[in-house]
Amino acid sequence: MTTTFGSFVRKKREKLRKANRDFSLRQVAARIGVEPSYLSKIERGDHKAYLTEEKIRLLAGELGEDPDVLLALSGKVSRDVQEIIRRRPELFAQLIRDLKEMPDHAVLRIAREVRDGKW
Amino acid sequence: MTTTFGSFVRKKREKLRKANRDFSLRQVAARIGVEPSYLSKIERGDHKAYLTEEKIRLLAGELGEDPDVLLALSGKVSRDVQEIIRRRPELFAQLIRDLKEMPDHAVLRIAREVRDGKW
DNA sequence: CATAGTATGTAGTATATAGTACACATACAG
DNA sequence: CTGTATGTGTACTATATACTACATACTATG
Repeated sequence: MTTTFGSFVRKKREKLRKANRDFSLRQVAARIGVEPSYLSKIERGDHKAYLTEEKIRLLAGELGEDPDVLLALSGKVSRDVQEIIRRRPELFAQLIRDLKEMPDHAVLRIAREVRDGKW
Repeated sequence: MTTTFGSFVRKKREKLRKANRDFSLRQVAARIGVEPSYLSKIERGDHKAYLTEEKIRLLAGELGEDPDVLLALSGKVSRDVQEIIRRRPELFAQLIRDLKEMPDHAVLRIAREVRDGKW
């Protein structure tokens, strides 16, 4: 059940490959700009193999997955989100800690009301 | 006006030193567990000198500053906050982006209502 | 003025991060 | 059975991160 970055990518890529021959490891590696051997290592979960945020974003685009989810599986938080927190650290760090235990629907409700300009 | 991590730390440390001799660079360095030459580099803004999150937290304790603020000045976001985001990336990444332009008081209001159990 | 304390400059180190290069074995298609 | 595509193993590399060690120079005080 422990979905890792590698296993997640491999699963999704192999699924896409059934419908489209262009999703071989080699071709996907070429499109995101890494050597096939390196993507192979990553999909197999080699502990010394990581992708940069840029390549993870390209990979997410290829696989039709949410970049934030792939970044999270890779142990990262999007640069732009980090930047927002760093500009007002007391404010955001504390808010996020306060939201830690909130159920999804409560967090979603806040997000929706923020977007609706209720604040 | 561009407050850097180094200048911020130096300023605060020198202020504390006027009241208490124990805030020399050497002594503070010893208390947080780095060599004085290294803390010197950091205070002078050497681009190759960084502290780990742990040492930044110790330094914040010494200086009586908010660890999240020092981490932010050092270009970092607290591990525990990153962890919270990584557990529910779609939810939190999007919420934070939505809050990007919100004025402080609006974000504070949300935080307060969350703490008061209004959600 | 001696010396203790202070900051700094230079050089070197270990580990993590983010890869390339290329050989190899197998499968698959014409 | 020939050539091409596929995934993988091994070795190597460059840069960033996070420091230590030590020599040097200033400066403040008893």
